Amino acid sequence: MIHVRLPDGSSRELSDGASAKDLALSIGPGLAKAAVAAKVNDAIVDLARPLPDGAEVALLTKRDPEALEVLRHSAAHLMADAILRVYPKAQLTIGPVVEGGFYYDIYSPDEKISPDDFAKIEGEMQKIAKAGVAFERHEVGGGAGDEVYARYKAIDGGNNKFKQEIVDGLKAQGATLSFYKHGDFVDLCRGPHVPDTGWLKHVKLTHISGAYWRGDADREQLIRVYGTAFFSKEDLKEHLDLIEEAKKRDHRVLGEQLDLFTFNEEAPGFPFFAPRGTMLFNLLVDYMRSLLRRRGYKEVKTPLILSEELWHTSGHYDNYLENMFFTKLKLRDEKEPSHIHDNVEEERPMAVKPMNCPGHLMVYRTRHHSHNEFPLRFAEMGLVHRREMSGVRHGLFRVQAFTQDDAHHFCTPDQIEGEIGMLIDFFKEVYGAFDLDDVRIELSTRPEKSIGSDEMWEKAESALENALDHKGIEYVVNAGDGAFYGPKIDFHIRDVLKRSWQCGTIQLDFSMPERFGLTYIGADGNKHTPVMLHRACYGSLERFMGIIIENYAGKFPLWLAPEQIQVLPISEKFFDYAKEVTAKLLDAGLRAEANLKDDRVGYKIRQASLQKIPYQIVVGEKEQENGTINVRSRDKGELGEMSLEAFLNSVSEERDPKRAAAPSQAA
RNA sequence: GCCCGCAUAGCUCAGCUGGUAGAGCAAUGCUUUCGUAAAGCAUAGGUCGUUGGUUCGAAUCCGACUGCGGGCUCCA
Repeated sequence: MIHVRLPDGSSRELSDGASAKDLALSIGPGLAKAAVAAKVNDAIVDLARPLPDGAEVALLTKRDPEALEVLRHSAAHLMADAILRVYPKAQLTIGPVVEGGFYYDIYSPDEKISPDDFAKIEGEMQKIAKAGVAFERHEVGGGAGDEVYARYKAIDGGNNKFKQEIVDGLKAQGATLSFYKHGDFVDLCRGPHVPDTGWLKHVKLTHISGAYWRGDADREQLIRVYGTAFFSKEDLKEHLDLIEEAKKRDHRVLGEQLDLFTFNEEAPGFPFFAPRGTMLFNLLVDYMRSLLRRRGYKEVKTPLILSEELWHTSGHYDNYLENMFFTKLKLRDEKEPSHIHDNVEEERPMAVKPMNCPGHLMVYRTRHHSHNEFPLRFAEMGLVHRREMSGVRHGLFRVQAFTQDDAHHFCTPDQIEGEIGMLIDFFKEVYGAFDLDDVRIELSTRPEKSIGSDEMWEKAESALENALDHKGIEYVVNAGDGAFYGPKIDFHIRDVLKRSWQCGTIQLDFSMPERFGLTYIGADGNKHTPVMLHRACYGSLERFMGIIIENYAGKFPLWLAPEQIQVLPISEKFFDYAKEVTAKLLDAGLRAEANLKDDRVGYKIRQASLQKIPYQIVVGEKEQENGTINVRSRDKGELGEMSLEAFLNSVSEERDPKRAAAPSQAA
C-alpha cells in the first residue's frame, strides 16, 4: 500500500504501483475522465506513471495552464507523425511548446514543406486523433537491442543524425532515455503526454519559418512548422480570432488607412510621417513634456553627429559598432572634377549617435555642478539612428531611426533609490494614460560584453534590487541582459490583445560619468563622480505609437486623436455655417476640419467613420437656423442636436489625458 | 545576416499553359444641393520593383539585386 497527499491536504491510500489515473478513478469517474496529467511532487507526469509512496499529487485538468502545455506537446508529436506520413523522407529534430502553441523543426532538404500542405497534414492529424490511440512511455537504458529504440531509430529513415546527437548527449550525461509511442510512431521525449490521441482534435497549423539546428547559423537549415492546440473547439476559435483581430489592428495597415505614416524604398526602415501621424507623434511628445515639467526635468538638445573619438570614450565604439552609422567624405578629383573619390577618410571621422547619453554628458561637463542641484535631470526627445540587420525591420516596431524620450539623472549614490521609486510611479502613470495598466517589471544584470569593474557592477545591481524590494515591487530577474554600461530595470506592458511589449527602461551607470571625467562638489567641499541613471518611458516614440495604434485599433481617445472633429455640411448651402462652426471649435482649442466636398452627407459620415474620427458634426438648415450643431459620436452613435457650448462641456474631460488617481509627488 | 514567400495604377487585386495590360476604390471634371456608413456620368492615371538572360516575341520562364511580408537571430 502507498499513501499520497492531495492539494486539499487530505491523503489517500492506494495499492502498490497505482498510477495517478487510479487515484483519479478512486476519487470519481468524472475526474478520471477530465484528468490530463498529474503533478507529482511538483513535476508533471503522465497519468499512467506509477506514484511513489508519500507523494504530493495534484491532478491536472484542462483548466490548469500546465495541462495546455502537455496537450500542445502531444500535438507536436501528432504533427510529426502526420508530417512523416506526408513526407516520408523528412527527418525530425525537436518539437517544443512555445507561447501560444508548439512547433516542430524538420530537416527536409529534398522536399519543401509549405503552408499549402497544411490541409493535408491536418487531415492526417485528424485521422490519428480520431483513432484515439494511447501514448505509451518506454524507458530505455540506451541499449541498442531494445525493440522500441530500434523502431525509433528506423522511424524517419534510420540515419537521423539530429536525434542521434541528442541521444549521444543524453547518454553522455548518463540520463535514462524515454520514448513515447502512439500507434506506429515513436519519438524521443521526456514527456509527459495526454493519455491518448483522442484529446488532440482541436489542432491547427499556423505558419512556417526557417530555423537552424541548435540555433547555429553554421549548422543545417531546418523548417519550423508551427501549430497550436486547445482542449475545445471554442478555445481554438477564440485564439484564431485573436490572431485575426491582431492582423486587423496591424499598425502598418492602420497607418496607411488613417494616413499616419508610410515607408518608402528610398529610406528603408525610416518612417515618413504624414500630417496626422506627425500630430499623433507631437501629442505624445506634448504629454511627456507636461509630465517632465511637473517633475523638474530640464530639456536639452544635443547633436545628431559627433566625432568618432567621443564614441571611443563612451565605449560605444567597442560595444555598439555594428549598430552605428558612420560618415564618409566624398571629394572631387582636383584635376578631373567629374571624377569623385568615394569613401574618403576624414581627418576627424564622425558618427551618428545611436544613444543620447554622451551628448548629455557633454552638456553636464560644460560647467561645474554641486550636490545642491542634484538630482539633476536632463531630458531630450533624442533622435537616434541604429543600423539594423536586414530582415529585422518591422513597421514602426523596428526602425533604423527613432526618437527616444530619453533622460539622464545625475545624482549622489544615496539618491538612487529615491530616483528609481519616482520613476516607477511616473512610468506607470504614463502607461495608465494609454489604458496600458498591465505592467511587468524585469531586472537585467551584467551581460558578457560590458565595461566597468566587478565591484561597480555588484554595487549597481544591488542598488536596483534594493530600490525594487523597498518599494515592494514584484519583478523577475533577466540574467545577462543588461546594457553594456550597467544593469537595468525594464517595463513590459501588456496590451488588450495580451501581447507584451518592452517600453520603459531605467539603467544605472557608474562607468560613463567616470570615463567622461564628470564631477560635482559634495557637501564636504571635495570633488566626487556623480552617479548617472539613463531612462526612457515610451522607449521609442515611433514604436510606442505603433503599440497604441494597435492597442486602440486606431480608435484613439479624444485627447490623442489627430483629428478630433469633422464638420459635415449637408450641402453646399451650409458651407459657410460649417466654416463658422469649425472656426469656433478651433478657437476652443479642438482639432477640427470641415468636409467641404461635393458629397452626400451619408458618404461624408462613412469617410469620417472609416477615419475613426471621434466626433462628426452634421450641419444643415435646422442647425443653421437654430445656431446649433448635430453631433454623432464614433463610440456612442448619434447624440442629436445641441448647442456648441453643451458639446464643449460634454467633451471637456476626454480632451485631456487621464491623470493617475493619486498624482505622484516628484522629488 | 539566414531561410521561405511576394512585388502589376495612389490603394486592393485580375491578367489561364509567353503574343507589349484590366476592374473596384481613391483622384480630377461635370451634373446634382442632397439629413446620419457608398448619388450619376465622364476623364486621367502603369517603360508590370530594378537589371541581366532565354525567346522571333517576356508582366508571364530563369538568374542577380532592391524592397516588402512570415519567421530565426538581435533589440527599443
